[in-house]
Amino acid sequence: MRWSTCYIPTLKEAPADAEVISHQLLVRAGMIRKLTTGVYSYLPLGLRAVNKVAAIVREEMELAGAREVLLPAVQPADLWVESGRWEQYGKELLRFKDRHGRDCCLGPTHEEVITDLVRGEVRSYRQLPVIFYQIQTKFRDEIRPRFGLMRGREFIMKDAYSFDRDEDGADNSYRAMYEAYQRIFKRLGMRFKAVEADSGAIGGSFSHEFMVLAQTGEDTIISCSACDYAANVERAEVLAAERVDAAPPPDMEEVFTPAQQTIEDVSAFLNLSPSRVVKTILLEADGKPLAALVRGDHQLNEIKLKNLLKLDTLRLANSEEIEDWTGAPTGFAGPVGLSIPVIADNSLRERENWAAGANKKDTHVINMSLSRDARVSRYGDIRNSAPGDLCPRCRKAVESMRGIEVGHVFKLGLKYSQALNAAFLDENGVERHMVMGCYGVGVSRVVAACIEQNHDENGIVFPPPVAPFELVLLNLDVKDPQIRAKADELYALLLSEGLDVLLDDREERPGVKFKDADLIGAPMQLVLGAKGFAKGVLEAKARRGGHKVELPLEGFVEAFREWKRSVYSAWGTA
RNA sequence: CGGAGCGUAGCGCAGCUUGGUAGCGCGCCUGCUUUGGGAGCAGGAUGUCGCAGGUUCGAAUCCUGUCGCUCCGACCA
Repeated sequence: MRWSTCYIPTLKEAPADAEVISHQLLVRAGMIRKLTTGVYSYLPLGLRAVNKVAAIVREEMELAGAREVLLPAVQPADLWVESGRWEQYGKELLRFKDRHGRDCCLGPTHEEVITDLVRGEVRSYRQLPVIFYQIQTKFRDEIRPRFGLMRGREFIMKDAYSFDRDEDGADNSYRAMYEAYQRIFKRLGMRFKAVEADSGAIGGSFSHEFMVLAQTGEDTIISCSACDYAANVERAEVLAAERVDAAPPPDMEEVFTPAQQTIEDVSAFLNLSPSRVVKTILLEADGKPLAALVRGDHQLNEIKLKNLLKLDTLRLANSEEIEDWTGAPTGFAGPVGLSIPVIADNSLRERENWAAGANKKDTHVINMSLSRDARVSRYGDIRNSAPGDLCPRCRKAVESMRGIEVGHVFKLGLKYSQALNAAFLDENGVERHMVMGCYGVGVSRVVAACIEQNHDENGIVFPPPVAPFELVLLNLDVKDPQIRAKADELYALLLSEGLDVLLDDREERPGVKFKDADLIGAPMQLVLGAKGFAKGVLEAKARRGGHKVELPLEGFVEAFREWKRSVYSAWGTA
């Protein structure tokens, strides 16, 4: 492609609304433009990157035995009513009516549609297993879209669905997809980690998320420093606490703690470590009040709590409810004398002597024993794992890191096949429900995550497999007919080498071309100018690392191939 | 959903407090010069100041409403 004919509107400045680096660079490199909140248009360069990712995803899906389909974006409500999700799914599901007044929605995911399709087609165990996938635009009306392509409302997703005769078959499909995902992200040249994820209310037996490691990630990963255990913090199991101090405290005392509402305030005021203070969190669980206790230095994990108590809904109480249930304004809640159910984290068993709110304005209690002075209905693992906790597998310390979720594999089991009655006849003529799995890759998010991971002060540093163009050939002297002829010749040569080449044939000053080439992040740059031409060389620069070498124009192809090999092998993506 | 902020040229912004000819930088167009890391000079084009009302002789500026966008929070007990 010639730059002059490929629309690449690069920008010197980032738009004011771009917060994260990937968003800024995507806009500056002329890859995307915003239409409205969380909705972006892909310009030629952006689409090329998306298509690069999609191509690799397609290859690996086909290798894993999945077959491509394309399902409708607009879906009838009936199907969602049938699965129960018309009620269950929140505001993220964009609903509307057609001209006849029929309820419709824009597909945020396609379990209903694919299950409907398959139940109409598959009748016999002989037709199973089957895996379908599609690459398609999804719409989720997120509460707060942000970070450009990282959390858009409209985004491009590869979603796959497997249908099996039985659990074993479903496990095989799951494994095949898990392995395909490992290959996909490896081939894309990303630093990633597959982590155990919450399978929650859906009740599947297991689920893994594929996380691209990046500081800007919205997810926290707990990962063992010694073994290969890794899990989303939502799920990461915390081993039950050991008792460090079993001595019963002296009598409980009230302490006047005016305006000391946060754990930090209180622990500083009482001169106690936050780990000696009980944090009491009031929630509404399935419409009823509930108090959850964790150590002051820990964080409540609402997903674990929800799973532990098998709750459908869980939300934090508002200040009126807190006052109503505890008899004190916010900041002074505690377990003593509460008449609502109290769930405590396992760590609160480690000692007997605690400080806590007294359920009385400006008052806390010290020397509080949960067994003596309060009533705890149940203990359990309801807190977030934190660095220093012991690995549930090998008991070495875990560490925490941030990740961007780019893939999720999920064993669904019978949830949708039962709800929508997707059944087949087995070899004994017995009707059985198909065992399902679903598998997603956020294709557009992968591009953003890739940039988060690969950039420098000059712009994007694309790994070769994702780069819209693998190589930019910069002609610095387009007005010189000799050099232009040479550039054209090299361009044709590089194309015949099977490369995606962008020839910068614009009438721009060299500085502009260098800046733009860096910005759009092509892994390889070849620079042809009058100086080098006179010497019979052109300059080759690897975008990553910036290392420059001169390649001879005489015998160029061989020298180039060798250089290219070195650039690619540095990426580990030959 | 709660809180905060912003809508002025394609992009980034000033002007608004104290009402009186709509500005700056980048980009864009023309010409000359320049040409290996976002050129210089000269000339030029581009705005319903988000929209709708209101106040006023007069509104980008003040008031009301509305729409859009962004950020923060929703882990606080």
